[in-house]
Amino acid sequence: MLRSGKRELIELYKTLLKEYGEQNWWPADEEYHRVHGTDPREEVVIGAILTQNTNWKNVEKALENLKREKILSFEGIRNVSSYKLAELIKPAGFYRQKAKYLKNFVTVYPSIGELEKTTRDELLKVKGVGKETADVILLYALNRLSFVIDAYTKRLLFRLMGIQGDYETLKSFFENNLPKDLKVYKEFHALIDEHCKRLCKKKPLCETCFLKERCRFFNNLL
DNA sequence: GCCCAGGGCACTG
DNA sequence: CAGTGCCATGGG
Repeated sequence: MLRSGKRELIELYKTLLKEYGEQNWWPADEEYHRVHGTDPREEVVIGAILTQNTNWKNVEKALENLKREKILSFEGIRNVSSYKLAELIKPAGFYRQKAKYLKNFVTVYPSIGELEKTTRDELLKVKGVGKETADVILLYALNRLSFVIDAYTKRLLFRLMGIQGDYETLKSFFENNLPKDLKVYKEFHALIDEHCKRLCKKKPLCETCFLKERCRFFNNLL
């Protein structure tokens, strides 16, 4: 079990929120779904699979292609051929693999209604849905209190606080030390990613970082 | 040309 | 259970 870090974690959240503002993840095109009578939560799920190890900008191109074809929904994915789907999502990379994952997902879960009844364990059985994707779906599409861990989160937690661990360990660390608040879960994950994209990159920009005074990495404590 | 990005799976030791 | 190879595009 990791040491308690309630105050430290909350302070980090507040600092990031003040610095970067609300991120409002996960983005969905509400207008598109209003016009086409589809559910924006299905776009969240589709985006979650498309963004696996991929730049969000590339995912946006793929989502635009799906919108152009009016198939940005579970039903739309189900009714398009695997070949055409793969071509449409090509900008997101790993496109043949992701086309299979999407096709499989909408077979297991015909609609958001079916998905609402699922559990984390059930999601993890679906081929193409690992821990992070499952937690993204649970948190951002289904509004469940399930904290998302990704490569950025692992990197920031290690550099800043010297905390290491596998996925479930880090997930528990956040969930045990944060208030059970959907907004906090959603924003905190998004803010961590934003911070790592801007400053805490693989080659970190420590000199310009507003967290350096409290960072173990910067202070050579790792 | 190189490196990286909002991972996951299959296989190996 | 840790390590490795593979999947692939687009931007810096």
